[in-house]
Amino acid sequence: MTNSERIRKFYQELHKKFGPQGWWPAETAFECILGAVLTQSTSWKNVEKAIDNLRRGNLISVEGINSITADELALLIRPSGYYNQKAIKIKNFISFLVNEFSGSLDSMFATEKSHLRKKLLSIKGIGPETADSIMLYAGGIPVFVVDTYTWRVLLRHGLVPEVTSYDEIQEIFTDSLQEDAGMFNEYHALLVRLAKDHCRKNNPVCAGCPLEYDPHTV
DNA sequence: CTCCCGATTA
DNA sequence: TAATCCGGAG
Repeated sequence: MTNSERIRKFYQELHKKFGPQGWWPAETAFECILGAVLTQSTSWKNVEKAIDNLRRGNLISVEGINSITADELALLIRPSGYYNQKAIKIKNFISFLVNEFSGSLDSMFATEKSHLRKKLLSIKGIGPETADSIMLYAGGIPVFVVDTYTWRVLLRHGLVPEVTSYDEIQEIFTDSLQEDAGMFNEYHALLVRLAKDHCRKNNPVCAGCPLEYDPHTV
């Protein structure tokens, strides 16, 4: 079986085992973007607390974020950790959105894919994973999102060396799969699910792993 | 104590 | 490449 075939088989097995994950858990595209920043190196549970605070204040909008200072924002998103930095990051994104697209997400997402990615990456605080998450989960643009979990799973299956760049890992998926936003959405979410349930950092639970070696199918 | 859907700076 | 940001859950 080629590596591309394995990438495709992984998806089948994950979907068979876990079913649809239904990401992203956000009410609006704007909230999704805030969540993408807030969840950087942070558990989603803590991000929810931060988002709840923003919801309570009716602050999940360009006008909402603009109505408070970075320090006030930091206080509200405190449960998500790295709150001072993340407050700046969110402010940076808002400035970008207002300056480049008059505050319109529709205009932003209408931008050509690779061009939009470069523009998002130019924002201080938006790296490759956050940029791709924003495009896929807030904009529905077919971009495969890579994260630490993705790398760990591929590493443990011997599909990549320990030192592999974000873009290289992303290529492995885009070169093996059809360009389908709905499937990219599910695949990434399923990898996160897999990493939480089985492919954990320190104490992996290989028993029952949907991607475990199966002598009947190899 | 470690880890969590990272990114930047030195 | 390493240090830094950082609260919350297990």
